[in-house]
Amino acid sequence: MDKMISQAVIRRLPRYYRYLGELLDDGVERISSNDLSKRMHVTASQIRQDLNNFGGFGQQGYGYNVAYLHEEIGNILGVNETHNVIVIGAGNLGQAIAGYVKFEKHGFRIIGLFDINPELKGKRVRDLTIQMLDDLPEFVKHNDVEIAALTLPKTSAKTVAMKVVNLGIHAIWNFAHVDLDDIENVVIENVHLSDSLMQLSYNITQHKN
Amino acid sequence: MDKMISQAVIRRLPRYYRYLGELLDDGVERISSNDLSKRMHVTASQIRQDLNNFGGFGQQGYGYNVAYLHEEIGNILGVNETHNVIVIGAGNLGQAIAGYVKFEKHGFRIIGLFDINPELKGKRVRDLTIQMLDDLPEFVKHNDVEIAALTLPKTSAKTVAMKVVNLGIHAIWNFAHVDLDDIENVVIENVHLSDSLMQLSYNITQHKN
DNA sequence: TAGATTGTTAATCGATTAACAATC
DNA sequence: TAGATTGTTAATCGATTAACAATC
Repeated sequence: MDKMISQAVIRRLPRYYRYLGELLDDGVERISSNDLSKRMHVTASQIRQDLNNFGGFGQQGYGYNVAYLHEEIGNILGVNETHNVIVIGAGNLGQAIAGYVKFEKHGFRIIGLFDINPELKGKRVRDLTIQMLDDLPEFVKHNDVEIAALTLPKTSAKTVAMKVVNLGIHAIWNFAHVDLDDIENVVIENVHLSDSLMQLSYNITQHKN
Repeated sequence: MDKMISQAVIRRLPRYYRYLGELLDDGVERISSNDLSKRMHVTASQIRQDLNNFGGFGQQGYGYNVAYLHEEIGNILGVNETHNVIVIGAGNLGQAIAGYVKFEKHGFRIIGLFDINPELKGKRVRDLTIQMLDDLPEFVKHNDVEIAALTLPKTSAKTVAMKVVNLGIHAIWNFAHVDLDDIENVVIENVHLSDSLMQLSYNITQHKN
């Protein structure tokens, strides 16, 4: 990789992508950093800086072509390719995530749902059948699994994560309330719902005073 | 409020809280910023700076008392008080969130589950009964609702959010894929799952190169 | 060509890290 | 008291914003 892009920039990319998608749906052909900045409540300067980390997508005197920029950011994010995802932990959250991601376009495809509870074995969740975690090695052999979403209790998360990585899955979407950052050779994205709720709680308290 | 605390600091507080909770469970009585820094993979300097935004919780030559610091951060985050939450949107995600939060301790209590789909009316989800959104005004009159979690499609999110705020609920935990930041007089915390997935996708691509 | 708007450099701002005096 | 470790100030680093020359 060339120069390292900061996570602050990367966190903003999906939001640009979303706004450009909406503009595209609205039939808007071109937009200037200034107009986009007004819609998104960020500075035009930041938009131009962010985009220029990846290349010059605009044109002086014209602005940015919406369709082109949308496409390019999609490429940067990798949402124009297919990503196969399995969900491990078939509780409420796991089932919800399995259903949710399926609804999203963006190339993410849920191809398996796993659990350790034998009672769930064979149960159908929409068009998926819950499989046992013991069958994962065999499954991985025959399917190209890129991402494992972990929607399981924090007690088992670490062990399962290591198992998953050993099987050759090098990306984890972690919903368990535990840090997995000491595992080698894996890209991790955390969704810590209770952290999010606590931040909300803090901001409520501040807002009152 | 005194001096404004940056969101960067606030985002780290729940993580401190979690680690201190684990230390507490393990029976650890005191910890220095240095030891904590090694566990958490952050600098000791940052820990001390972060904490000193809120007060001097440590003692020179001793470090921090785990139980005391845990309690204090809990107070700062507001998790030692009860927060009543309703969930609007009783789809898979809504039901999962309702169940998930119930499991968490930290004083968050789900007291209502709403939807607009008449077919869901009266359906039981664990110990909650799905109510119609039209009944929300009456519900709010009789219950002290602090937070509304929005787990509904982005098409209806904005309208529902404004309705909710007008009813006097000034905190929104937003799962809809839309920005609500132009609504007045409300504290918003976003959980944009598809953004999170795209960030993961980006980092996977980088990791490969 | 004149006007608009980018790409990019320079200036500012804020957050993180380092250092150390205060103090338990 | 001596050693340890905080609280806090100062130094550094990185991210954001401003400015403007390049150029469509």
